[in-house]
Amino acid sequence: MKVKDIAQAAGVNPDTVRFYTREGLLNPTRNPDNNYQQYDADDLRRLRFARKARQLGFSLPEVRSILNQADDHHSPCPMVREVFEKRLAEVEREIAELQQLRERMKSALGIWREMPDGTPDGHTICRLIEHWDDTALATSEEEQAYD
Amino acid sequence: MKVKDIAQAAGVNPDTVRFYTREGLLNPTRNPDNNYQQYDADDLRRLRFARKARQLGFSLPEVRSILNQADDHHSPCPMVREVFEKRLAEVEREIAELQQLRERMKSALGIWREMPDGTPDGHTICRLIEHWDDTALATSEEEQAYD
DNA sequence: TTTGACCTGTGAGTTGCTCACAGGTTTTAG
DNA sequence: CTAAAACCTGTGAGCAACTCACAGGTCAAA
Repeated sequence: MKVKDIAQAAGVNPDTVRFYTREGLLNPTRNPDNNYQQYDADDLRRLRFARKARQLGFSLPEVRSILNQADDHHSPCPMVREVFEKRLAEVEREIAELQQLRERMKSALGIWREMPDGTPDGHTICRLIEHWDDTALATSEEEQAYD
Repeated sequence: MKVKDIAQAAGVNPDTVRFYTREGLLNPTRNPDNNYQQYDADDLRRLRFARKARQLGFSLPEVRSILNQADDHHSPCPMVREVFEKRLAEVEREIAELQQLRERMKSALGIWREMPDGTPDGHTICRLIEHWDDTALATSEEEQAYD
């Protein structure tokens, strides 16, 4: 299989295939005649796996180490499970955050709808956003520790 | 106010202040004595506004145009409302996607827990992920149109 | 045989910062 | 008063995970 073939088979951009190849997730062989990359069924499985893992929120380095461990005939599963559980917790947190955000946006829109189109106040910028109370959104990664 | 002052007042990294300044969101004046940037209360309001808008998912160019419209004494509200409504729809979609993801992850973990630690199968990589059914995750932005 | 569709590697663009660097300034401590 | 620490300046690079553009080589069909 050449680049376009495997890309099509996995439903990704050929450039992604090339990118994954130079990142070491795929190990194609070379056709010495024309210097083209040759991918096999195993590469395709790796690629599909990589895409699925990415959809689950694994980072490329994570995917690479899972794949490499599998190559060394170590089962990557305990490691995968660990990352997987970490990722699940993240997903839960993201959901909670987005739900809060949604509620706040909806109530803001509600208030908004009761106002004529271009009004709020004069020439200060929209107060709804300006007075947005963002304490609820301050999470560990946003916090900055300045004395 | 100097860079560090306004940064502290808004709870952001001084480099973010510099970045926003060169991106045209903030318009400080210059102290001709030492060439330092001087921010005033209005800059602080703009900065705070920008951060809140960013938390709501507005892009920097969006924030910039809201701010610039406000400077021209046009009320940016109709435009803001439009972007805001678009953003709310996105948030809803993100929530739905993440909730699906969570359910699938949880059920995968459930199956996983019934298996001994390093098992699935031999030396093929974890089948749970490998056989992950990703049709449910294919959304407009992921889809690739290959003939 | 020539066109068009593929292949190659490399380098840059995307977003929103963050950090590093090198040099100038101001504040503070001794 | 001076020297060190802590600030300021602009610019340029780095992050993630691709995507795209470029220049040149290769191969299939008309």
